[in-house]
Amino acid sequence: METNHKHVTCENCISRKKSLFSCFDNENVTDLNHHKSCNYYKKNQGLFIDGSFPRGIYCLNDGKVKIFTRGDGGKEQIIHIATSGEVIGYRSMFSGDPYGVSATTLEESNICFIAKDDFLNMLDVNATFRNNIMKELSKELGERAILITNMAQKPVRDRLAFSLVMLNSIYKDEMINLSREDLANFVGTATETIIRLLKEFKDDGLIEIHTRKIEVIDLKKLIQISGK
Amino acid sequence: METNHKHVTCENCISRKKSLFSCFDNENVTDLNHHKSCNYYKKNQGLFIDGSFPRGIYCLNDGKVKIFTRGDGGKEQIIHIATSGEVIGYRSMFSGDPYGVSATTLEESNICFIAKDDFLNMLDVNATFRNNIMKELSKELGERAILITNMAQKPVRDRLAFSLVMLNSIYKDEMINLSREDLANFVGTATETIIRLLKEFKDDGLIEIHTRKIEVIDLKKLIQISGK
DNA sequence: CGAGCGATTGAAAAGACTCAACCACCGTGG
DNA sequence: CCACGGTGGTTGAGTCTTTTCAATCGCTCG
Repeated sequence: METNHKHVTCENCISRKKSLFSCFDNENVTDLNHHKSCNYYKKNQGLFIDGSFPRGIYCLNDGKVKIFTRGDGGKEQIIHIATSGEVIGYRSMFSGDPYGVSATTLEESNICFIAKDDFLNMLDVNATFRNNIMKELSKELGERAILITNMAQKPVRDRLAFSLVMLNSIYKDEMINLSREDLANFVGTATETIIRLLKEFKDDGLIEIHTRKIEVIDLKKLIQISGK
Repeated sequence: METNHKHVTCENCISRKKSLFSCFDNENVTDLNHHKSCNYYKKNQGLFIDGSFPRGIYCLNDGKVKIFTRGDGGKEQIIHIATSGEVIGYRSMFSGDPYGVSATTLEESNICFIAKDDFLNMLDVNATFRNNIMKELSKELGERAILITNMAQKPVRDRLAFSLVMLNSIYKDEMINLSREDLANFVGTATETIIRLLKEFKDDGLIEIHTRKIEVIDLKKLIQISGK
């Protein structure tokens, strides 16, 4: 939690090993390190917003970032919550289009930046890296298909359970720490509904609520409710 | 409509020019033609199903194909409807995973098949082709983000309008021709709800209903209802 | 001509949303 | 150190959309 300003080198970066850059050899990593800059972000700070043009990619070394679109009324829909080791914003790098989503930190974070040209260059040169990227793109496509189905077919209660299961693995050893509003925007419902359902889950002994933080007690049951 | 058994060569294939293969030069196309087989599919015939392992990709020369997952109750959720020129099932080619979706024809179709190895080979050799694929993957990722948001935030009525607008461009000069059930599975609702809302739209002069087929009358108004 | 599937209708019930009010915590400034 | 203001969290009530279930209709195919 005590993150704060930190300067990371790619050579020592723990997050790198579980990232898209895991396939880089020593030489690649040194090169990568020369091309990246390292930045500290406060909580609720924007990385980029929908409609702007991408200038590079972001490597989340430490922290959490929400990726979201906005529906008609301006209501956020959180599509994904990124955590350590994830690379953010690389999709828009290929299309030439502006970002279709926005990214904002959920907590203080250390995030490295790699300029577009440098990134595309690495892609040209490194076939394994390319394959990793394509694999990742298609994996996310699959995840989004499931999400679409969930949103379309599952009632809010089930979606909340599903989201809690997902968040539980995103927050690993920590407790889930999201505002009710963000949680609502992740599940795709109203915050009042979230609050009521959380209470139900608490009464059923599935979770414990510590003011803002949520502790998962009965993961198995939650998975069962979430349906798959 | 009078499709039926047809043998297409890639050289003469009209669909090719608007497909992912549009960047192929003459030599590439000849090569492509040698590696593809051409098949006729009846209506409601499966191309592949969720969970099976991909053996190659499908080029939709003529016809329509629904791509769908199944929710918990087994209810289909149509993620996408492919039409002439679209390449189907190439995502699972990269991940090494089994298909995450199923594909079934909505009408009689002519579909070519290219084996996995041949496809991956083309990818290795042809950088422009590769870029096209990556661009396409990220484009679809963006579309799915919008779809997720729609499903999560828009009421059924708006989603139906949105779907009709989309279907109108998929069916181009023809009228929209889907069973009520397929339409419901596309919109993400019950078929009864679809029927009631279609009647509303008809009464409001937005569409005309010819038994099973739907004719769009007031596209502008539908777009307005669909919200974006 | 009959069977059967897809389309349609009606009525009742459930799930969510909205709106409005209230509470609780937290940091600020006096 | 305490009052103040504000944001985020919580609660209640009423409403509306959507679902569900059951029944009927109507077209198409054998």
